[in-house]
Amino acid sequence: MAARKSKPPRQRRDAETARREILDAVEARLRQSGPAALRIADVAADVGVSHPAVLHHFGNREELIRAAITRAVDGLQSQLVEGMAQAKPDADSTLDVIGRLLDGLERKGYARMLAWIVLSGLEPETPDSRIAFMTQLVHEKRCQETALDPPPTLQDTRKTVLLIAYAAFGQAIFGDFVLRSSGVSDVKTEREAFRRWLADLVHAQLVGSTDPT
Amino acid sequence: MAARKSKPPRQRRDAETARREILDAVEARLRQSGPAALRIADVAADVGVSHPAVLHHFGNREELIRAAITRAVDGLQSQLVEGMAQAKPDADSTLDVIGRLLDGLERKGYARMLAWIVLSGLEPETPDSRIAFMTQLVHEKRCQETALDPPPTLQDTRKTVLLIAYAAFGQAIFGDFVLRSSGVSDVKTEREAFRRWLADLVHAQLVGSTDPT
DNA sequence: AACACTACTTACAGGACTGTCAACAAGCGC
DNA sequence: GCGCTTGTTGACAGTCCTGTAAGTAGTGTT
Repeated sequence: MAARKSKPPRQRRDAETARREILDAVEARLRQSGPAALRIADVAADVGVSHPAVLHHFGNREELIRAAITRAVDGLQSQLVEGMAQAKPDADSTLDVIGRLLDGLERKGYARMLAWIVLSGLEPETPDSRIAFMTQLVHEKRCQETALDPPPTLQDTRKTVLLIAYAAFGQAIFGDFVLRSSGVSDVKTEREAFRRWLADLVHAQLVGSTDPT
Repeated sequence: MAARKSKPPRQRRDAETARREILDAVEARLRQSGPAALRIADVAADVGVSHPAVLHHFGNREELIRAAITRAVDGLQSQLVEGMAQAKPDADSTLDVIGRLLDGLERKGYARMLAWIVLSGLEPETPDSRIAFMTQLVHEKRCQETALDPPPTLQDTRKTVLLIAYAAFGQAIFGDFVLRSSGVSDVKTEREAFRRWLADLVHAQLVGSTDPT
């Protein structure tokens, strides 16, 4: 028998909500497969709308991707700044600061996302000074805590921060791959172990002592 | 006046040469923009043939990419193994070994290429033990040279090797981006400086002394 | 209730890309 | 020369994708 043509009621969001839900979907797909593989129809299906609805909110594909990237980069930035801001000058150690940097980069898949962005050459052309800012914060902490006789140079701190960032990215991107091909069984535990090991190493490098007990 | 239809002579390579030239072009494009953005027609244009010629040699797009990736991964492998093999047990120090690891990863854009591969989830499913092998080599060197009293564990060496790999990848992918946004003027020099700094740091970590003079 | 606004839909046009096919031509053995 | 093999080509078919146009349906305002 012929089914009655009873269409399901059409869902209607306000523009802001729609944009947010769409960007969420875009971000997830970007993280998974990168910008070049993004299909508007897929995103639309994720959200549960037709593909012209997506175009209605963002104009075209390029703008859609740009919007998602901008939001992600801003998110990472506040994630980082927020994490650092929590570091009370005298309550927290550099060890905490390092942990927070690593956390911020990996949370919400920011590292993987940023890897896609940079590889694709889509990073916002903002000549931002975020890294310089982070470095400055770490350096101040370091100078307070250090046991090194010639006071550490900012250049040295910069390299250390760079190393932390690289390691975080490396783990986020190659971590599973490398561990799998190393025959490690408990990947999650191993990730944590590496992180602690790195934090200790960097801490020793920064303030010159690895066991303060 | 109507131009005479004088076709340029058709160039004809043997299959092996054609495949190699095509794979060269694919590799370059892969390194630049990744697998998802690869267009057969572009590759064909690079080589100077029509796009069906490319398909003739590789069957389809997927096989083409697979072939390029396989060749690249094999190349990286021999690059690495070769570099390590040069390390005479008693002539070279861990410092040299570290340098060689970094070199091998960055040479020919292997790091960037591998980043695309891993991000795209296209790594060959070979349960290879390359990393374990590298780790073993480094560990042996380390045990010979170390000044640490409790002999270093293999686990610790493994983490160190991991860190080197991560840093190499990080620099290859994010290096320019990060340095640019740090306001560094001479990028090339800074890259070198970081590498030396990292080699020293890791060396100290591995054999327990940073200034053997 | 009528009206405006706009999120959303279906249908379609245009283009880009992959893969196929039949024919062409360059080298090689005879 | 003649024919065979095979690298190579132009033309084409089918599909996928982006973007447009016109109309539909929620939601709020008066």
